[in-house]
Amino acid sequence: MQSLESLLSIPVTNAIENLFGSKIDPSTILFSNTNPQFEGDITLVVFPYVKLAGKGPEQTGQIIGDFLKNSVTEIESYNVVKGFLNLVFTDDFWKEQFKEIVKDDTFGIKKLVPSAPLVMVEYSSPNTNKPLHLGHVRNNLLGYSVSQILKADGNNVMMVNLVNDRGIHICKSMLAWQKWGNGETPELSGLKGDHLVGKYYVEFDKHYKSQIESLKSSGKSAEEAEKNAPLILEAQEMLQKWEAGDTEVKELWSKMNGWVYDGFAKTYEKLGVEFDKIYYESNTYILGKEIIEEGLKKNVFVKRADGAVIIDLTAEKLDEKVLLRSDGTSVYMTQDLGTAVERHKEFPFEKLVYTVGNEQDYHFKVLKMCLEKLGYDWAKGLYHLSYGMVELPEGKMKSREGTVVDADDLIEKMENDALELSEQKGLVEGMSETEKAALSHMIGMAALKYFILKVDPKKKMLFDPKESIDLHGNTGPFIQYTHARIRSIWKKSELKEIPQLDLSVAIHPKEKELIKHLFGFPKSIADAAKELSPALIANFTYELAKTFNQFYDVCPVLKEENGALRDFRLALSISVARTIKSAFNMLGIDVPERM
RNA sequence: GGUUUCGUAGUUCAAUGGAUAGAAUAGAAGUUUCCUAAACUUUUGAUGCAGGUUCGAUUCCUGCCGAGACCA
Repeated sequence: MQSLESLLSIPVTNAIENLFGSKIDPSTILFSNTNPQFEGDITLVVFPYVKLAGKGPEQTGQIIGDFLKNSVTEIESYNVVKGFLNLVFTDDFWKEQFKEIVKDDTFGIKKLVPSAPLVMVEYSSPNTNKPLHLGHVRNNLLGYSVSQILKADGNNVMMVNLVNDRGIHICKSMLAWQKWGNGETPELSGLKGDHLVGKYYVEFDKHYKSQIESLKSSGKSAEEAEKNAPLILEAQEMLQKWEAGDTEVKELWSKMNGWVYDGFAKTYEKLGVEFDKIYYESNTYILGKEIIEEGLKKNVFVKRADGAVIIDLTAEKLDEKVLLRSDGTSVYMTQDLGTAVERHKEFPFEKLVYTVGNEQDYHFKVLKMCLEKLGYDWAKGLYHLSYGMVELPEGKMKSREGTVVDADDLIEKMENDALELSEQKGLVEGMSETEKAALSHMIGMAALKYFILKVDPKKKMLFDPKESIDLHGNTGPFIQYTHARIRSIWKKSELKEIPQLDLSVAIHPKEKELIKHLFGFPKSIADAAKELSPALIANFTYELAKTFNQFYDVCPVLKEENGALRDFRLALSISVARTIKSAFNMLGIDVPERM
């Protein structure tokens, strides 16, 4: 099956050549979707050919339309509005397309071939000093979804997580636990491991702040106080011990990180995300120094007078960027350079997608540029999936003000709200407790995931908890509901398999519209893969569900008396359900059989 | 201060340089003897300001106003 664009590109090229005597590059042909207020399945924008034709836009459109109607049998008619040539395809053409769609039970999804390009997607990448929050949720959902989309588009995808398990932040938690923990463990307190470690991070901060205050009241400046508070000095000492391989510190570190990983695993499971490989910064943070040497040798990097190694990007309208401190210690860029090179050696990827917030736009621009200048041509395959911050109705999340939305709390709340609403509707009667729990998890997560993924990743978004559990309109549960209704029809039909299609039935405009939507699925996937945007899949699915509901309102399915038409509509409905399911699968959202 | 991103109905989101700027929600009014009304139908309402490029600008360019991020 091919798109309308590719089906028309040769005929249009021929038309221009035959009618106006000039050869054009088929890739320059401009198609757009037909405005719904006019008749047509696709529209050719003819403005570019007006000069070649030496006629007005309207007339140019007429001439090309005439030529196309005569040379392409699938075209039924055309009409011209201003410079827009609207082309109408025959119902037979659409019915044939639909037949192909029905036959293919993995419609839209490309098969994974051995030669498929390797794409590595890094996402999640949490710090191990506190539990995940709403910002991480967006990251995880985006990373996972983009991976599924790239997979559906025929890539061999590898999902990776780079855990930031070392550094001053975890030492703070460790120190606080040592001092005030009284041997508390997740088992003893019943607290989830990541929350327990987070609790001591907060504890550290509390004591640290009071030390700063008392130093300030004894006459020290704010900066001095922050630098010289005994607690921070102790934490730094702990970090040095860690780097020196001190056994006791390393043991505590392993123990507490272990608690955190257990906690994260539960959250990941609830969110439905997973990884093919997990990297730990404790193993990778040393990497990169040899890349610095290499850069110096190639004169790509330079040593500044103070001894720091920098790259001068003023010619690229960026700054000088420090790559290695004057004391020879690493900065983030050092290890990111090393990690990228190391990864490409181990897994020669074609693309590497970093799912990281847009506050690091500059960092990734520089990272890519450094690698390119060093002569690694695979660096052109580095993409920063840069997403905007999640804000709350009352503003940004601030840990100091306690407005951080915890991921586990949020998930639980979504599940509870979903259960409550389902019970109100009386739609869970006769279900076992396990079934109810599974269904409310499915619905709650659909609400949350769809709410987040429908927004263009690049843009910042507002998360309103009240609106997120909404079941009406452009929401995940609305689409799930559409799926459940179709499955219910199917169950009542008591058929075992999709009936044979009789293509001689006359179809309703809404049926044609539905077929056209289904037909657009592969293109939506390709667009979403190219843009790294789950929002495009969300949009597609919403439009599909909405169109189905409109169809269902005006076209009887099981009650249709004409058997051939009934079968056709059943096949159409079941194809919609199947497509909703596979589109939602790409968003990491499950769909129920009933709700 | 330098760099950068963003300003679209009351609100939350759409719109590869294309046609009369779409949805959802909130507001108003309807649809159920009928396959799940978490549905469907009708209706009110928006491109920050000022220029420029173009046959055509929410989109590209310049300036201003406003918000965020990054770099010190």
